[in-house]
Amino acid sequence: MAGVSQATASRALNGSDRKVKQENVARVLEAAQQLNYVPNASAQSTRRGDRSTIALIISEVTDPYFSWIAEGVIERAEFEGMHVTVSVTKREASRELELIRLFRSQRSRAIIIAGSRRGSGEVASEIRAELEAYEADGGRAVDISESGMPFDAVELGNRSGARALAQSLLGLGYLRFAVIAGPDERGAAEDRVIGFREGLAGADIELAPSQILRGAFSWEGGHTVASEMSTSVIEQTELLFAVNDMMALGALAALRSRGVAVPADVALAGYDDVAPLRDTVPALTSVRIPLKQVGAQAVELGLSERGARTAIRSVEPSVQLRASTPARR
Amino acid sequence: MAGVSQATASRALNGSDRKVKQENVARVLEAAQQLNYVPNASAQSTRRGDRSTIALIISEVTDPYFSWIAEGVIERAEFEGMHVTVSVTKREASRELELIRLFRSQRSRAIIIAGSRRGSGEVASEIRAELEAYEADGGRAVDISESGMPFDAVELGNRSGARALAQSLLGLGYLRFAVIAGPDERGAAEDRVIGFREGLAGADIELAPSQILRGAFSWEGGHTVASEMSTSVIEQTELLFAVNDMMALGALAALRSRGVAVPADVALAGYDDVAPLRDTVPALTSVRIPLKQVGAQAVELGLSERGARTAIRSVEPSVQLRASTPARR
DNA sequence: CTGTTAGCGCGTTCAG
DNA sequence: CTGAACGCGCTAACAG
Repeated sequence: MAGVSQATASRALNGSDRKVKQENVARVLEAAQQLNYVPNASAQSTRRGDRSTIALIISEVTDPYFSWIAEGVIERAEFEGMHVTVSVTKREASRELELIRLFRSQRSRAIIIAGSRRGSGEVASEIRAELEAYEADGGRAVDISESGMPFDAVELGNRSGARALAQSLLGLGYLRFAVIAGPDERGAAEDRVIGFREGLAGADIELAPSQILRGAFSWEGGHTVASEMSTSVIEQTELLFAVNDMMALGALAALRSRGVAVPADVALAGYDDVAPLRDTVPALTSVRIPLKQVGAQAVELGLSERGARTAIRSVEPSVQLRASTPARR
Repeated sequence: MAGVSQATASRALNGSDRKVKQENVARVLEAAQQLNYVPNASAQSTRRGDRSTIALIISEVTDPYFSWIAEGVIERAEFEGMHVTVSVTKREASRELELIRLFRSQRSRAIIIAGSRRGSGEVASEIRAELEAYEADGGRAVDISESGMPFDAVELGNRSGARALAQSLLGLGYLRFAVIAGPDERGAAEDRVIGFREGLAGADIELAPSQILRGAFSWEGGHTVASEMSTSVIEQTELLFAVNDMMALGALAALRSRGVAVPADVALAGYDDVAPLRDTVPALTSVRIPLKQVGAQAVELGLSERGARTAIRSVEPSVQLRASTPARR
């Protein structure tokens, strides 16, 4: 329609090398306008071997922990001129595997995985193999808060954060603790349990198995655990630590409906310090993680040149003491 | 590697027509396994003219309103065997336009847009033109909570919901109101103001311009507005209605730090009834929208055969009265 | 600066 | 049931 060859049209529209006569550029652009032309992204990728999109895999969209990470990832990626595809695993490792395969087949530039809980089963090794193949093809895998795999990662300092929290609480005079932990002993959340234990160990306090309660990583999980806790355990507990804020809030609601006052009867602490929850009463003691920054760092890793060894970035958690954990006496 | 032609390999891996000898299928599959083969999605799309992904455009990932819609969209799409790409506009119309163009070029099956506030400027008509071109190419555009454009849409009943809220509050004995509205008179949020006014009109109550306060659609927005409200306006107000929950919570925090008690001094109502906020004290009166269902319906529309006319689905909001708006006297 | 030619990695005719 | 040949829409080399 512009009276030039396909090649010239391509050059005009794309500008790979701008050695096209101004006049022709104009004619091509106008023709494109008129035809409502949009390049076929698939064909472009096929030809160029493109890698212009970053894949982000998270467990849950509605969980603010993940959505803040996503915010950081998207913002930074946009800034770098890349697009982001967000996908959700619902915490199923098989789905994670499927997604990795998908993104490998889409030739994503990098795959960022937050909150994987792949453990060490058969699926875990399939995932690992898939990611290794992906990297062999030139992609980059970045884990957020997951270690033990030979990929670049952003560490959240879960262990040191929980340790610091325990120490702060000891400093406030608490002596008897219970923990609401994740459903099993895998993944990053368990590091928080370990760190908390380490902190308590400094004061020669140990957690008995009966003081570790397990539930799903959600408001519902925390609610269920706190509903089913035996009254005697509650009475013997001065402070309840939930490994994330959502669970802490679920527990708070359950305690309240059981007539247990927080913090008068039991103090409560969470983890993540997620922004939309800052209006709870009492204000929740928590450990802040700069989640947006985590997302941004993950993008940086994903876009950086691959070094000889796997790169690790890390981020500093900070304890936020609030009304839910007043000083004892 | 399997000792067959490319064509046979393709047929074996893809199964478009299963006229391949079992033995060969096995050999191809094993070879693929060994080579860590993954089909090149771009090349596949180029050839097949695929449309197997749904694009979702939202304003903000960290806003639970949008993340719950996203949850619904992703879940339903997954169920239908499609993948979802989530992108964020940050409420900038120009970015929305850019994204639509991107998804058009990617041959997405459908583009679902939530919370567009394109208004009626020049960008708005460009967006419209782009979407029309996209539909002409065989795509499907679906708006969530945005009318006035000739595309399929899911209506949230903002006007009727806000009207019902006003009526309920009148029923509780409130007579003097103020509204925290969005930054301008565009978009779906303004329907809530209109509906609220309609409800009040039934009791011959009008809102003066000084009783409509405008701010950003966020916690910060609500906080700012409530911080800057003059004391005299607060004293003359029995009930403050914020057009979404996030703003209501921001206002709550601001009022609290000004020493204004909720609901003793001023009652407060929000809109959306977003789940993670259900633990606030006092519990917030709000209007519930089944957001996941909204997302699911949008997917259904996007995947349905295009009828002669644009299709509209709608959803029923329901008023949730809670402690933040006790009965007067 | 431009047009011609040659693929990218696939899926799909069309003959066997 | 299989292989050879073709073409999807595009970009990159190679001559002009």
